[in-house]
Amino acid sequence: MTGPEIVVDRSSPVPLYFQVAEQFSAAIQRGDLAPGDRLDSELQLADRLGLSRPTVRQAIQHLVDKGLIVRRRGVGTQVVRGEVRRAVELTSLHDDLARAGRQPSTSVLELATVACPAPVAAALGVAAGSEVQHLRRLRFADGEPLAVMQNWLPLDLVRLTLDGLQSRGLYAILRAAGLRVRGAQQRIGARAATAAEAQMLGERRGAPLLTMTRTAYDDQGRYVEHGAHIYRASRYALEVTVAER
Amino acid sequence: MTGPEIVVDRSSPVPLYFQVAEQFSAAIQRGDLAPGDRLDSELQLADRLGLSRPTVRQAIQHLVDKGLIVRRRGVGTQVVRGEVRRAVELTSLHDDLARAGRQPSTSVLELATVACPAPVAAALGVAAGSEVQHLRRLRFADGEPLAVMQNWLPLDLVRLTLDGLQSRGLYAILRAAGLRVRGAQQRIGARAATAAEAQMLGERRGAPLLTMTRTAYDDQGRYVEHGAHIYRASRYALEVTVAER
DNA sequence: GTCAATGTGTTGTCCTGACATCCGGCGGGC
DNA sequence: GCCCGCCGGATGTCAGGACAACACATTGAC
Repeated sequence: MTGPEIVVDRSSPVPLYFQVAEQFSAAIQRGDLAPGDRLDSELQLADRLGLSRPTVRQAIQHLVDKGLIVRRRGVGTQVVRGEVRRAVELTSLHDDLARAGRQPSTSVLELATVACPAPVAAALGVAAGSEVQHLRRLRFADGEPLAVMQNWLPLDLVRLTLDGLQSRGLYAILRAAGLRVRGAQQRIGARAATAAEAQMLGERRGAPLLTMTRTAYDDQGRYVEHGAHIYRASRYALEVTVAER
Repeated sequence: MTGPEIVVDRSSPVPLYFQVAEQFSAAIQRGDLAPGDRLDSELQLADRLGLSRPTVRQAIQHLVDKGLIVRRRGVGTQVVRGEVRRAVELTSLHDDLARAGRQPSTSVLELATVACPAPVAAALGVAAGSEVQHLRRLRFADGEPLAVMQNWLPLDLVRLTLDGLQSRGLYAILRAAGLRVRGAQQRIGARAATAAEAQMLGERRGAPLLTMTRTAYDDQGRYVEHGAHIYRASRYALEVTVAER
């Protein structure tokens, strides 16, 4: 067992552990490493790649976190059996659709500065009634309505514009503004569509909707965005992978 | 800023980094560390606790993964703002309810060895039509119906019994059998209840249901369980926290 | 007064080394 | 032939050091 050919470029600014992780990930997705295959031991890998064991371990840990491989003390490291599906991670719907080969488009229904409703204020950690940006969008995939998304954002972090929202996802805008979103708390549920919602989404009243509220924080621990979204359950599902350390 | 008092016990079999992480986690949950508070620097912590920097880093990384704190290079480490909610992680409904102070109970509707349906076989990585255990349970919280859960498990890993399933969650049984579940891929959606489902759950036909399918793998990368569950959307929602490394 | 350069402190990355713990196979004893 | 103990090999944990990259405050020049 020598595994796939992995080369590291020490002159690259990309961290070595990340280079290794990416190449293993690619090898798994390609099928060069089949489900159930054993990886070389950490010491062998370190020797073969000219890296230290901690660096190799960091790379492998990265793949464990992504749910691609599993480790067993005293035994070794194996590729997870079964097909691998990409996790949604922390991306916007826009990016998700683009990656799935579907054409995303957006109709901005509302973009205004409003007094923050109490439940949203609690989630964002701002005073109730203080001014925040409120955004409501109807999202399409391949021209078909898919979701109605509402977002509230503090005024002092980024100013949204209609133009930007037409062509890019919200998270791309946040990133471009220098905000680094690091995590989020999400609550996923379901409920029946109201008449107004049904009309917008092309469903019947009472049709099941998938609901998600999300509060995202950045690398300063600030809450940067709170969203309340509804998806057509007939056209959309969320995928989540969980991996323990 | 000296932070909460942390003591490590070197004679304990619990890893040092885990002891540190747990005590920080407790301090945050207790409120000793308020949202936005800065932690001591890694070097200060290492010095104060008598540990090396890698060990302290490992503890902090653990908390970052749980979404409790954020790090910023060149600046420091802060507690995430806003209230912290526990993530569901990789536990069964039984454990979730018990932790939330609600009384879980279970009615086993079916427990039998069956020929594996094709879609389930694909998820479990076994041959279609091969024999697997099939389990169908009606779950209650405080005596009220909450969910109908179906699971399929290979025959060779664990043999389920009626008695065990009445009192314990499926995952507790798997753990007791020596299986270490390490991760899962989940798909979360919604749909309308059929007449039969509605009757079991005490809902009306067409009522929105939250659906989740989950395929869980163990520390050998084997798929050990595939589940297809439906929850009353009026009584249940899933919480997920996402944290990037 | 404004802006750029510098300095300090922090996390990010990477290295070497060591021992602990666990698993599984091998071989010897029975 | 079966069982038990040993042992090799793997990951898990921990130490200590070094330099890089980055953010922010301070200082200096203009």
